[in-house]
Amino acid sequence: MDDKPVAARLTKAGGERKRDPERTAATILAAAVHEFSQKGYDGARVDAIARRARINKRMLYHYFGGKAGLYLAVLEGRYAAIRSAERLLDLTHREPVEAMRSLVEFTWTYFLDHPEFLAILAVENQQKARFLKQSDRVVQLNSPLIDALREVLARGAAAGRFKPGVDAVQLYISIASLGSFYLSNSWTLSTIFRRDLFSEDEIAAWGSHIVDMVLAFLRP
Amino acid sequence: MDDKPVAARLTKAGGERKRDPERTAATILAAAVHEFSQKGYDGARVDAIARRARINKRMLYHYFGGKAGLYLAVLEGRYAAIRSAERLLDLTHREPVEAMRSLVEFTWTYFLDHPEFLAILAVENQQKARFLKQSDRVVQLNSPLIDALREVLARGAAAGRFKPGVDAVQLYISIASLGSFYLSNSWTLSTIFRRDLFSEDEIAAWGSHIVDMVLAFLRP
Amino acid sequence: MDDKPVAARLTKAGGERKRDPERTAATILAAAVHEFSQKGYDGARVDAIARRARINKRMLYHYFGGKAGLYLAVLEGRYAAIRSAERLLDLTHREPVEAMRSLVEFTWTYFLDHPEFLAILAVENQQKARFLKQSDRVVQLNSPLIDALREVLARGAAAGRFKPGVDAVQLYISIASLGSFYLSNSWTLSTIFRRDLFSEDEIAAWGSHIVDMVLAFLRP
Amino acid sequence: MDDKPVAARLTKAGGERKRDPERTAATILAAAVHEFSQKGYDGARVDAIARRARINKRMLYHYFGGKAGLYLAVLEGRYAAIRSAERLLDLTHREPVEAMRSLVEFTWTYFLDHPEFLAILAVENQQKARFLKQSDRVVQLNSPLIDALREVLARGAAAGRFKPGVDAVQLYISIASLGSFYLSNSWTLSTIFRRDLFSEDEIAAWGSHIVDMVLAFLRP
DNA sequence: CATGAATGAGGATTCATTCAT
DNA sequence: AATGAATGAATCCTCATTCAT
Repeated sequence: MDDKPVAARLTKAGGERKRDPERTAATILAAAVHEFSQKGYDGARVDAIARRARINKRMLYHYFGGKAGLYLAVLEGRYAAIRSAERLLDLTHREPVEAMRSLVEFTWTYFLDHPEFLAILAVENQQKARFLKQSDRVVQLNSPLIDALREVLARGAAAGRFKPGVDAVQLYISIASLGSFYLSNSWTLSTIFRRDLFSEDEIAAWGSHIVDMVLAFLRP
Repeated sequence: MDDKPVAARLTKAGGERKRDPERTAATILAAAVHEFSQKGYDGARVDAIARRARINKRMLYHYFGGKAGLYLAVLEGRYAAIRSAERLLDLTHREPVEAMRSLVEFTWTYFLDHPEFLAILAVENQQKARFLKQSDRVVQLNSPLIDALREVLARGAAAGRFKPGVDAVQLYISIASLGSFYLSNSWTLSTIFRRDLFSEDEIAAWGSHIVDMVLAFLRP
Repeated sequence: MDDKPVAARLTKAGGERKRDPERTAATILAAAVHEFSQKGYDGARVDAIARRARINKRMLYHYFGGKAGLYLAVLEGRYAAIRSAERLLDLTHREPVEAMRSLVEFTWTYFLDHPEFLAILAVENQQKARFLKQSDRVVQLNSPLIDALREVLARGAAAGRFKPGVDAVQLYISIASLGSFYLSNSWTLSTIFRRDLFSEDEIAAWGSHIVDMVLAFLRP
Repeated sequence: MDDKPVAARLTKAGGERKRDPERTAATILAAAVHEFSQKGYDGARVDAIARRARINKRMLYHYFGGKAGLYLAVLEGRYAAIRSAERLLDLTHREPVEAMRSLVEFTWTYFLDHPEFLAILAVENQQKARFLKQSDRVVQLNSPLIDALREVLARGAAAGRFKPGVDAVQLYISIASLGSFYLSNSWTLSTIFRRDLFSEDEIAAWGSHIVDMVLAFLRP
């Protein structure tokens, strides 16, 4: 949604909003992100997306081919967005423990600020990644975080701050697990444990907890 | 579904299988567990459940009221099943570190053996627990694991094996996170990291990894 | 429902209520009168009748053959009941004007006290009397009121109290019209005219009004 | 349904009849009037309406929301139609007795010519006016006939042609009763009295009879 | 006589998609 | 490019009726 050049957005500001293909497509996509992340693939309604985007349903078919194409665009967009955010994180010039803490916090913060990303992930996994597999675009998007993680782990191990031989992918999955599961499953967890996991305090505490777990694990 | 006495099942085997309400209801429920965990709530088809259970669709409404009632029965059943399994785990008479290792392995193994449980959890969270909230039955089912965990943590801390002040619920969520996220998200993770997380080796490695993380975190 | 001999009812009082065919049939019939008069033929539910009668649905089919047979029994029963009530009215020994007034009041009172009769009539007419036509039983039930009316009209005309040449059937339909339409259509009429036609006062006033109209019409 | 300008209808005649929303909605409505007045609310079939209108069932939902919405549109339409017809009747400039006769004859004729109006009325009363109550549109449609009636009654009383103090609403209900009941109940009445009340002669006779009754009642 | 589980044929409604304008 | 009416295939659900016990 925000990937659009600022210039393009400005030229249209205020005035007519017709005949602006890019804008129309972006609006549809934004509406679709909302609908798919709230309702899942089967629960999402093409009509609801069109209504929310205030566009004619036909446009949706014009730009995205159909429900499946639109969903794929949403999926690819969410991955592109997180990769994009990850690229802004510069860890290679920082002290290993601090870098690691930053990395964990970045992930946690990103998940907190982009609930639709986790939602879409859940939707996609529920479908056994049938759309993701089709998407060359996403498969080719390498996560810069894994490389950064590998580098930080190596430096940390060399400096004697981290235990050696840690698998970067495994560690990344661990970090993601602790962040994602908490946020995705708070609905049932809060009910079962009769404890409001959405409260600010609980959320802040969980952030520290993830950092603690990761650093404890890395202790040499 | 399989909780029925073997004897009862045998008497019916092969021969007449009509007019057995309990059996009919159980068959429907089993088919529903399958359908809902594969397709989610909206994706699940009442017809598919009836077909799979080889019953007349009408019976589904007779026994469960409708799609929603059936889903609720599935949800409650899955929680009852895990609570039931948890009750078999006796940790109070074991050495703290060993008890903790058992607990983690039990959870991981349960998740591995009951993928439909994780699937239903994901479905329910996607719907913001709207069904779970209605279910007094589930809300009242206390997890025996939390109590066991609390007791083991206390004993471990007293014995100087664990650091003190660890929140049992937080620790339980951590254990669940590491197990659940891995299994629920392997589809996208395997694709993204081009690494088959479903392979036996990877799965076994992840099991040890969870134990490692938890024990490292508890180290005094 | 009350056509049953008192003796029969007494013998069963208090004790077992099973295996009493007559009673069962009467209970079903009473429930059916309620359901059909409230919901119409298509709106009536066989299940609702069985539930209300607290009998097994199978019994309903046993005694009445099905929904249609049950409805026919209801229809015949309601006609039998009004004919039965009409027979109690003795007009031949009374002064013509008084007799006429009694007859009108009887009709109005019967309609007031037996709303299910009017309801069933409406249901049957909505179906163009397709059931009534099949019923020899009802067709053969001559209304004693028409004969009484004819006799009273003749005496009244002879005595110079009524104008001559009045058609008894036409007059009967007029009396029925004024009573039935008011009661059957009060729902829409009250809404349209914003006037509560169900109030005691309005109902009493309408009773006098019918008498007035009929007597005015008969004035020589 | 037929309120559409003839011109418009002609231009479409024979040729293309697609993409004419108004026409489609009107066709659906006409089919619905037929179905609901023949079968009642519960007896009416959405499929039958769609088939009769030769439209896709989906359009019915598009334009009217569903069975209930369609029925409400039918109900409102029938009331609007009779009010519309009533407005054409000018009684204020005519001699009271003649005006009264006209009014009675108008009502009788309208009922004769629009059997669907009476049918819908019966359907709505069978449902205790549950739809009518929701309809502000109908409740606000005042019957011009009541006002006209009031005026004629006043002039007639002043001229000594009518007795004074007659309630206009009561008189209107009387006129409607005599007309409506006869037509709505001819099915059962004809059967019971073994007399063909649908014959032209009987119908004509009944029209005069209503006039007679009303005028006799009004005689000073 | 009595029970309630079982059935098949519909019933209303919704959906993604396409077509005419 | 944009609109919204139109479509056919499902989708959930209900009904009267029958069957096994």
